[in-house]
Amino acid sequence: MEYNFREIEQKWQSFWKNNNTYKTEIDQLKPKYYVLDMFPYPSGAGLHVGHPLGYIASDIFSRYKRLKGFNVLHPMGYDAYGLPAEQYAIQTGQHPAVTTKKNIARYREQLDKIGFCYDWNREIRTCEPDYYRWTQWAFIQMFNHYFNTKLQKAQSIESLVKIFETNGTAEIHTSCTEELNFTAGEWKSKTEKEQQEILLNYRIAYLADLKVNWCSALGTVLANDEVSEGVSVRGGHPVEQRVMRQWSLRVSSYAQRLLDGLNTIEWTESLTETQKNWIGRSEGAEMTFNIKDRDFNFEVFTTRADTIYGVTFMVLAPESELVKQLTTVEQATAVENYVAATKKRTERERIADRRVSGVFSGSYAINPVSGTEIPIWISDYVLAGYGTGAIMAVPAHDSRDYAFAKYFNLPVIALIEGCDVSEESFDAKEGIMMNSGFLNGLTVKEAIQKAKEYISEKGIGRVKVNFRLRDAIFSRQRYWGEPFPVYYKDELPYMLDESKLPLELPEIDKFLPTEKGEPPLGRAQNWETEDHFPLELNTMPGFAGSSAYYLRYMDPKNDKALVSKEANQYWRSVDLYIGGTEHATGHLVYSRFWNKFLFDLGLVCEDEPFKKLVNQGMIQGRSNFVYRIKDTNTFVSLNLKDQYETTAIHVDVNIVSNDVLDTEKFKNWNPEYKNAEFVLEDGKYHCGWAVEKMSKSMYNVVNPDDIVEKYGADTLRLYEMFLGPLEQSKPWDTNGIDGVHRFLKKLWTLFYKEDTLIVNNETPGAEELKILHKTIKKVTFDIENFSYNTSVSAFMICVNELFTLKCSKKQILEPLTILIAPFAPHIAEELYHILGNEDTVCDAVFPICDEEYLKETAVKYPISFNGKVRFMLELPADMSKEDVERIAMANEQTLKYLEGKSPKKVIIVQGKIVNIVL
RNA sequence: GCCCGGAUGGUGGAAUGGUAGACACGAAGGACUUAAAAUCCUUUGGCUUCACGGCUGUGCGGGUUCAAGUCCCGCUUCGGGUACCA
Repeated sequence: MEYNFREIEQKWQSFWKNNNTYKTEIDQLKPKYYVLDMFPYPSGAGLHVGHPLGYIASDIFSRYKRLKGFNVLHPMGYDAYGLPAEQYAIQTGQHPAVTTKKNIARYREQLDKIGFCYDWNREIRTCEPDYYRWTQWAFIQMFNHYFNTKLQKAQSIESLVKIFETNGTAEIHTSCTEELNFTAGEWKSKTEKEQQEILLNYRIAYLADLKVNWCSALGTVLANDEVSEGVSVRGGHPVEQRVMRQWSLRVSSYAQRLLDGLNTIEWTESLTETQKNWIGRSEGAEMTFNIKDRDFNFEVFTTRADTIYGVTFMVLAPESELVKQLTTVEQATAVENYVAATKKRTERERIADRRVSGVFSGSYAINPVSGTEIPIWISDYVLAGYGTGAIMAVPAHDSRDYAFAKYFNLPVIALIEGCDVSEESFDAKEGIMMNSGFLNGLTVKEAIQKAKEYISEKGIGRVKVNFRLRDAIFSRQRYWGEPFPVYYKDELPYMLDESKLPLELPEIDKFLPTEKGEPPLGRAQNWETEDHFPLELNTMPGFAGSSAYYLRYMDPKNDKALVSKEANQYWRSVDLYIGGTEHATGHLVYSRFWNKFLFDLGLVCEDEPFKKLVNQGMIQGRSNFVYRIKDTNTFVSLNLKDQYETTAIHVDVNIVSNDVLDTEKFKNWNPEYKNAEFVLEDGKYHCGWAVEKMSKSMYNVVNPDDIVEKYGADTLRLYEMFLGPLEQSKPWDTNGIDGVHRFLKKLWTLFYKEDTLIVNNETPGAEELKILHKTIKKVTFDIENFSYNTSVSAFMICVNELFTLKCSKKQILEPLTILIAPFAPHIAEELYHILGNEDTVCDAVFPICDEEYLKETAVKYPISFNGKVRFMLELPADMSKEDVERIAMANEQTLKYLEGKSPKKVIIVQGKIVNIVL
């Protein structure tokens, strides 16, 4: 009987489905394990061969854990809201729900072919009302809470109101949009509207006038992580800064906890670093500078308080409030012109064009330590949004300040002994201080510390921590997203009652903004509450639905809560999360924030949502080229192309095999090539190749369906893992898949010789047991370390060795079958049944390595001289060091290599190597 | 600029400081076959030798060590992230 993968895979896929093999339920008797994939956005293009890489890896781990006796939760769903479906809707009029549904069906079909062990009973879609009512619900909770900075946790807004009523703002510890000051009496005398407006200043979900990233091409604002280098991440459209009244989430208040949490989870170093940088904690000092001849002062933030004696000017951001206050009458026109000019430039232009520019304000500040007068300038290299929007400039030790000083001819005072600032600034935090009064003679590090203490003592400033992390803009002027559970009364936002959830997305006639420029929801009929209050027209951003989906999988059908206490107590958090690095600063920040918020409310029992995270590498494309001789329809094979003048043309990789072109298929591929002629080498047309992004335009997209059709799902699974280390980016190269397929066929031949089952019950010998247990040991270790490429090779070695021994013994083959089941579940299930089992291999027991079988009786010692191996010497494994040395030294080959000299030293590493030093 | 990760045969890639190149692809030769496919066997880093063998070899230059692809220092180079963040 041949290895008929088509029949086998179909048979077991329906068996698993019919038997609910992958249905998961709470089982208090078993330890739980939660394995999660980053759920996909179902795009119209379907899956290419790169997408399943992470899914296969997590599938292997899930199956492995199950075989190890864990109750494994391994769910899948769809991140179904998103821009592409809406853009497509605008172009075609096709409702995004329809497109999305269709795409999901296609994804599911493709996923099913690969034989994943997902519990589809738990499937979720972020665009379904049953799901997004909990996204809306979470938003309401955020609206109803504020962040207590002293306790570092969220607390109810009612409790804040109580504080206002008794003490005003005197002793509050909160995150807020701007610092407000009022007494209890003042609070009580305010109108309802005024109070509500004030509370928005503290709520975790708040509405405020903010400087936002506006993308006119997409017609919406974007969060910081959705913008890169001044253009939108999706689509690459220009983004400009605008002030708009928008919903935001006070993510920044969780900055410290988001940072601290990173130490409690097992993520890769690079991802942890990326998040740390994104959060951007910087410890420094906020210092107050008085203005010369005026009763006015302002604050700057600096991490280099030690350089206070080197401040030769100050700089304000053009958008800063201080500009107005500090501009003198004489400078007014110049400043106005400058501010107007900067306003016109987009973020992108400012990034692209780094020419130094600025204008003098006319005012002078007084150095609070040295007492010198310092001119105050205005320049766009200072950002309004960071720190206080004003800096003290130390040109000697900051390259940006240096460039500015040189351009405007401002003085540069070096503060570190021996540094040369004639050509560039000295930015390093090292050396001995000079020209710095009480700091002279200290190292920079000591000086930073001393300066901070000094300014605190003298009341000049205070130690301050700043974060780069900004709040998340949460409004989108789009249709295809979660509606906000918000209505407006007297222009102020109010939350719908939870009983009104879900607030369903209404139908509209066109997926475009209204004539008045309102978001698309402005087109909806009767978009108002029962009491005729208008509902919010914005929708939530893409990351809303993905922020708590891992919790919903624990209890997906619950209509009373996002997740029940019981389910959350049992499944707790994700033990293993697999996905790409592209979510490092978006989803992985937002969902950690979201989870921490729910944790503060006592609704989830773990502070961090994802315990361990593994990033699979990106699968790049591998393109093939043909070479057309100029002005002809003749194509020349790769190694002959230099004899002609040719143009390289992308050719569909699916009509190329091992870089050899199927010339007949090529002629049919494109009418243009119908009469193509070829200059061959050895009768073959060899194509060139290059690694590029996998995309339609490069003709290098490989569809997993085609691989499954040709080789089967098990071959696809094994081959994707065999390609290389999971975390490494690598090109997809179908060359080589034959080797993996051959391996499965070879495994099959251990069971069948032609049509006869040749498995027997003979007792295995020491050698066979050693092969088996060596493989168990290696594969177990590799799975635990996500080194799947080497486990595949371990399987190959094992089967090759058993094949050489002609071993078809059940006692060897059965454990091997279980061992390989996580990787190649279909063939494993078939073989497991062939061996006489009736239940599924998924519930077998993972074999355990018995070290007894691995014991070697003899060791082949490499005998090396000065580190160079010269020959091998087989000796008993338990032979003592002394005996090994004695025998090695007496060996006649040793004598030959000694050339009569006596060795200086002999190193024996027992069981490993002998090194003779001459 | 800063941070992180790489660089090993024709190719993908293996190697707790201890025989570099496992495993696989490709290639070459052979067996079976009328032929092809499939399968099986042999060879396969480079140079050198009839051969035994020898020399050389993990991006470059140093170093530590009995022993370095692996550890340390300094470069080159390719990816990824991030940025007038004070």
